[in-house]
Formats: sequence, C-alpha cells, structure tokens
Amino acid sequence: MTRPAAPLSATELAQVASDLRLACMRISRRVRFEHVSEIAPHQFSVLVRLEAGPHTPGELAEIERVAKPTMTKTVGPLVERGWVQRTADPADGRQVILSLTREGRATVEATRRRRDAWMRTRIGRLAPADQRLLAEAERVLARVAAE
Amino acid sequence: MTRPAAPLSATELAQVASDLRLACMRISRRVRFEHVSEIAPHQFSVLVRLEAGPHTPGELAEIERVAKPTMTKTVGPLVERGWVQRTADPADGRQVILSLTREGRATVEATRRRRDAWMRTRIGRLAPADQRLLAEAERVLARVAAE
DNA sequence: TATTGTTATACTCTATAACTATA
DNA sequence: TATAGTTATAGAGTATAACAATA
Repeated sequence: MTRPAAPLSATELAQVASDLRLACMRISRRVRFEHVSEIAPHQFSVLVRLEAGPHTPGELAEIERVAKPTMTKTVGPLVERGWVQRTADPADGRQVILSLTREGRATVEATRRRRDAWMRTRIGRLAPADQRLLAEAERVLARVAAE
Repeated sequence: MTRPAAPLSATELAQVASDLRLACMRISRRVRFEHVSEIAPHQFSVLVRLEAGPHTPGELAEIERVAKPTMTKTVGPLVERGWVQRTADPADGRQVILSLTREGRATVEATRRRRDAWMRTRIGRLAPADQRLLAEAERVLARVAAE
C-alpha cells in the first residue's frame, strides 16, 4: 500500500527524539496541572493500582517504588476519605488487604475523565488528517512508552 | 497526494485522546525517572528558565507558579553548587539578578542530552515506517502541547 | 506607603530506624 | 528468627506571615 520507508538519518532521529520527548513532557505537565486536583499525584497513583484489584500495603510500596512507612502514610488519608478500605487477611494475620470503595472507584473515573477531556478537546480541534495521523502514531508511541 | 480524511468519530476520538494522553504521561514519567538525576525537577526547571536569559527571583517564582520564599530556597543550593550566580541590580537596589554560570549551562545541556538519548534509543529501534510516522506526528503533537 | 527579597514557622511527602503482632 | 505493618524521627519542598532594605 505504501512505498518502503528509509530509516531516519542520525540528524533527523536526534531532532525527532528531542522534539517528541519535549512535546510528551509538556502535555503530561499540562494534564497534571490543568485542574487543581482534589487528589495528590501519589495518592491518585495508588487508587489506580487498586482499581485493578486489591493489594497489600507492602505490594503497593514495591509497585510505587516507595518505602513501606511512606505507603502507610499515603494510604491513611485515602481510608479517611472513604476511597480505600482496609480488611484483615484471613490467612495471614500480619497482612492487610487494601481495596477500592465505590467512592474511590468513582474518584478515579472522574479524574480520568477530566484528563481525557483535556486531550480530547485539543485533538478534536485538529484537521481530520492530523487527527488520523495522531491515531496512527498513538499505537507506536504506546509501544515506546511500554518498553 | 492522499485522499481527504474524515474526522474521527466521537468514539474514536475519545479512544485516541485517552490512549495518547496515557502514552505521553508514561513517556514523561520514564524520562524523568530513568536516571536518578543529580538535580531535582524543580531545580532543573529553574536552570532551563535561566538558560534563556537572566531573571529576578520574583520573576522565576511567577513563571514557575511558586511562592517567592520557595524560590529563595530553590535558588540557594543552585548558587552553592556554582550553577547560578546572584548579582545586584544597578538600577534597583531591592532586586537581585540571577543568571546561569558556565557550569550551570553545562549541567542543563548534559541533562537534556541524557533525556534525548533515552528517546532516541527507543525511536531508533522502530521500523523505518514507524520512525517516519512519529516524525510526522511530532509536529502535530508539538502544536497540541503548545496550545 | 508599596515592593523585593529573605527569614520564621508550619504542613506534606519522603526516608531510615525502632517497635508490635504474627508466622 | 523472619516478615508485615505501623510509629518515631528527620530531611526536603511547599506555603503564609513577618521582617529588612529600597523605591
């Protein structure tokens, strides 16, 4: 369908990498700062982890690359606000199982919707061809991000 | 050269926006965390601002959206490490002019090179067609970021 | 009196070390 | 004795309020 493409030259590669990195970092910053969030980034990150399923504080600390006492302090306010609940592990009395409450799930979804809306508004303003270009590029960029 | 493109449907638009936002945020996070930096993000940000030219602490505080006392504390260690220098404003005795030293400039450039290299390595591994796709998309993404 | 920058003080997020309960 | 989680304590980074020097 399309003719075979030549790889970018070293110069082109350097330029694209630099510009693309900068664009990603700027977008990321804008999304995070756009609305003065009701929830701190590290707290939101924990809610997102719990969305996928329950975890112990120790697991969360490892996933988030944070010390265990830090996770204790991070989770505290989330429990107080009714977004996370602690339950005892029936099999091992030392462990605690953290899970998202219904309110916690709603908070994650609301925050995600706000962030997506920011991006959707801006892409929506682009010319159709540019929209399709980004749709194509997204698949590649997702692979880069996942690497 | 190409046939006219139709705009994305609302569903496609929502999907692309969400996925693209996530990819940008992940890449941004990876770039920032990849090397345990010798300099904290907010300090690096100040160095980058000063790269463009001298500023007063008050200007920097406004640009970085931070309180003035915070900027005083941020700049302190940068001066101690020899990356930033303070000079008195000859026209207004209340003001201080902050500028980058040669060492400060070198630090900014080195950090930027490391970050670019991370991205360059990953784009370099892609198929030529994907490289060219990202090169095209970068221009659009930069517009979105600048908006 | 208004403005620039700093110092004083407090709160949050992070860490390491010490402690408690359980295995 | 080892492990999961918490509490105790300390170091950054942030803020607001109070202060000193200058306009």
